[in-house]
Amino acid sequence: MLNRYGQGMTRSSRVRRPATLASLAAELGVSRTTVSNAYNRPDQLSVQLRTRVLEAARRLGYPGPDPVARSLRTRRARAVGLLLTEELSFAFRDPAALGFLEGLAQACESAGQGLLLIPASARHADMAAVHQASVDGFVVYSVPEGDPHFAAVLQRPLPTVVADQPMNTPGVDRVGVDDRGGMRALADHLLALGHRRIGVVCMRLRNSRFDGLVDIERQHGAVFAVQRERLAGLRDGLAEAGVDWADVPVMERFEHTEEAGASAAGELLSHHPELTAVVCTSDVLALGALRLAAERGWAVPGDLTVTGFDGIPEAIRAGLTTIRQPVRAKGRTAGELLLDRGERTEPRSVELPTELVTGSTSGPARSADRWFSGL
Amino acid sequence: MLNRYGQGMTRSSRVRRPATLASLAAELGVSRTTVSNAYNRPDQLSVQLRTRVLEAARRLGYPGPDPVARSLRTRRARAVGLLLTEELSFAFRDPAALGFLEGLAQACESAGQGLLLIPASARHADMAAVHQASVDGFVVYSVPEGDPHFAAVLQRPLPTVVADQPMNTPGVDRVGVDDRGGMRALADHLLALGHRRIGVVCMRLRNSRFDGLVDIERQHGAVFAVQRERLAGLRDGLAEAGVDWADVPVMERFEHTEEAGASAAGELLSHHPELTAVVCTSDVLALGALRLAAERGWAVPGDLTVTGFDGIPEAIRAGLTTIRQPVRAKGRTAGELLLDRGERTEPRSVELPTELVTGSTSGPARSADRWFSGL
DNA sequence: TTGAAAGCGCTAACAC
DNA sequence: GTGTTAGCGCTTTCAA
Repeated sequence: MLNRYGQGMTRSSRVRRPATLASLAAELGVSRTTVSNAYNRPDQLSVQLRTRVLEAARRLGYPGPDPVARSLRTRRARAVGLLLTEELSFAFRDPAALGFLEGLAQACESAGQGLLLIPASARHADMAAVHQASVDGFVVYSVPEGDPHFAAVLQRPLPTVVADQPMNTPGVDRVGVDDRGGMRALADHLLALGHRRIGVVCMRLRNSRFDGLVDIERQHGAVFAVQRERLAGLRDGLAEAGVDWADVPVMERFEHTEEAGASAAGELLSHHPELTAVVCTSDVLALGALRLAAERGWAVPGDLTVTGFDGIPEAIRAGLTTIRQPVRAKGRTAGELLLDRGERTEPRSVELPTELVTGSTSGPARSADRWFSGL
Repeated sequence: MLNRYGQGMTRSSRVRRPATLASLAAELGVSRTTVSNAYNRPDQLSVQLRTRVLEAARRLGYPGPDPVARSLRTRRARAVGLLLTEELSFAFRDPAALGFLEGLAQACESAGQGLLLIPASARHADMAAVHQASVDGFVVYSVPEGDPHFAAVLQRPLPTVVADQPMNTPGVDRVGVDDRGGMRALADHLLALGHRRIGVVCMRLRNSRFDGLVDIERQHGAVFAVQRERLAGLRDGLAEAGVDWADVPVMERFEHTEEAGASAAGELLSHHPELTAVVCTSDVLALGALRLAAERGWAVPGDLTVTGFDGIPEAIRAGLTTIRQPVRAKGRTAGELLLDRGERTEPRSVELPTELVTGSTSGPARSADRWFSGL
């Protein structure tokens, strides 16, 4: 069977470029400029000549200017690189990351730019993917301080935008949300409901696997700035009511899943049966805590108040009391920061607001004499 | 503040490449080969020379070999292009597409390849993004027959893998699932439960917006092969029990959302109150149908049986009777087909199995004299 | 409206 | 272990 190049080559065997701009020009007896113009500047040559060129291209199986060669010449790749700290596939399972991706993809699409997902899991100690990425700039989504892939990104002489974390990279644009203010508002909400014995379930604070109670030192040593901020917001809020942060137990989980949230809440309450509220630093963890409560037969919020952070659809649907952050807008802003930079030379930093969503999982603290051991 | 190049340039102003391999070689008084080797073939030069090169690179702010230039030279971009027919952001909202993406991303990651999402919504009548994509091959996910972006992909002299649809592109690899067999199994299930008066809610059959009852002609003219196959599977299954396909009303929806599913089911049942089962060609639509039933106070499966297709997590959680397809495996297979092709020259086609998941939304048909008008 | 010349920055034979 | 040579395929002044 003859293929579209009339060479009897099956599609799947097409590997070599069948023709180049130069060979086409030679064939037609015109200059390379003319062929190039036929594709890139139609107004620069007569209609007839252009059709002649395009026709010959079709006949010879010339697929149009090679994008890589063009990129080399024009110094633009028409693509944005996205660096995620987790495995690529993880991003497609985390609802908050998904919202971000959606917004970023939207921005790229409007600008006619591709979005290159860069394989850079922690396991690949391999920066090659970052070095090899043919892009015009990078968006770095929520990576820990000291991340080597991020360092590799910074080597590249390309504009870069950080989303969420790390927080203070000199000279780099950033978009984030008011994590601290959100948690503070949540603290006020809980205090108003009478809660004083509050425990926390938080996400991973360091790269090394750890699951358990976190002391102050480890909190300060956290390389995930967002977690630090959320804890700090809660701390500040509680401090105003005289609740000492040293008395607030914090349970860390390395994995970010509902199962992890459930196990964390369970462990937390077994150590601290006096708690009346469990504050989770993400909705996914909070949904796990809710599941645990359901399994144990605890009434929420009667026996226990549970809160989250993010405002992912599942959580809103479940009636979780949480802090909503505008994840799509964050993604879109990241894209715009990168693509609409004009001649700007000063780095920009955008902080989006967060908002307390009062659901049905927070209520008045139960009386001080009822502990979980007695439930 | 001095930046890493020691030139007092702020990061965000970095636009020009500060140095090239050639300039570094000149500076060091060595050949370009040597510098190139320092990066790409460490074993080809002495350790000292290599460190000298790398150190000079750091000092001069040489960010390493330019990826575009390297790609031009090596003829490999180390990236896979993904073409989706919908807007990019849509892919992050459709659960089945997400599963596919996850599997594909996994395959790319294992191979150290980037995944380039190509902006090619139907609105962009613009094939530029396809022409410009610097990739080593394409994965085309579920596009309609005659899609112009797909045609543009086929122009490119690169290996291509189609996922799901279109179904018979000569010479192109494909991975799909047994849509027809799945629907057939579902038909058997419904027939065994005594259903004979069955209606269908299906996804878009053509590119132009249409919402309403579909006649046979339109069914045959569908440009979405997957929908055609699913309808055909149901038709074949019902035929064995003597149910005439001409008597099976089919309601089409352009949008693929729960709302669309709800409205479709509502319209279908208002026209055909005799139906005892509504078969949806996707879980998203089926979840909408379930929602409608809940709103109207219809018992499922007592008053009405509802089924879906895909086996997305939400649906499984909701107890939907559906056909599960292995979306992640499909994505992974697409990636492998593209990346592990070796010297293969014959196109390959992989069909993954589907499986009936009997949930709690299908039950015995209610008696023939109870119509929906009488509920 | 068209063409000639000059690279974009790099890698890979091959020779030394 | 290191250098020379020859492009990869294209765009873009600039001149005709």
